[in-house]
Amino acid sequence: MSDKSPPGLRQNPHRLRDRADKNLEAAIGRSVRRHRKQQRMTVHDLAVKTGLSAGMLSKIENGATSPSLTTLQTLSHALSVPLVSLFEGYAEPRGAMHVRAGEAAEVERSGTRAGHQYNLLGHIGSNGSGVIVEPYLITLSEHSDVFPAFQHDGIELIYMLEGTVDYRHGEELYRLLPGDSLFFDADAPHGPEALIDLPIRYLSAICYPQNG
DNA sequence: TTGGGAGAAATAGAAGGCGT
DNA sequence: ACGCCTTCTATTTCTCCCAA
Repeated sequence: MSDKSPPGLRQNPHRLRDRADKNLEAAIGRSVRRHRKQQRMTVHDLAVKTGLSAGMLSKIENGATSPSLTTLQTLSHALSVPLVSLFEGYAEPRGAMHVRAGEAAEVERSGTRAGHQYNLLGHIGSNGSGVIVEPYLITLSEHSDVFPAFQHDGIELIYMLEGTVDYRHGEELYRLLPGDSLFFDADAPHGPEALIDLPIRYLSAICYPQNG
């Protein structure tokens, strides 16, 4: 097989799929076999019911092949289970980050004011959704500047943990108490305007488009 | 954007292996 | 020996690349 393409620039249809790629097939196979056994059916019984060959069913149950959508639909009908139930047990790896109390990274965000302590609670790259989420624990001390001036792309959620603050969003002013939340378009000027009861701590999750 | 060629993968059916 | 399942081989279908 000739390969004139620079590596990584073109899709290679001849690429052999590695073991990890077979997770989905294996999960489908286990699911089919479990449902078949539950209904006291043999491979032959299921083959008759679906119109598939017993050999094909064997490969499907052993994760040795990727059945077509039509085949999966046929199987779900024959087993009297929802199509999606054949995908039970398959989970793609998802990013997760555990930050213990007191271990959050202290960061500086452009535009933050004196006395505003930002602790980044975790960060994972975009998971393909095209959305970035930044969770912060924010602490305001008596020395904090208090005029609202933040303005950035995306949407922000604030959840009050401690203290009381008058928080401005655009033309509106909201008094936030512990347990209150504020969900708003971050494109409007926003920020704490009056520190009523110190110390003030709140969680802030900022969501914005990856390419925004 | 579309159609054709090439190759990979899915599928069917037969043969073989294994346990009881 | 029989039932159940897997493996092997041939055929069909699907996907990708590339030229027009």
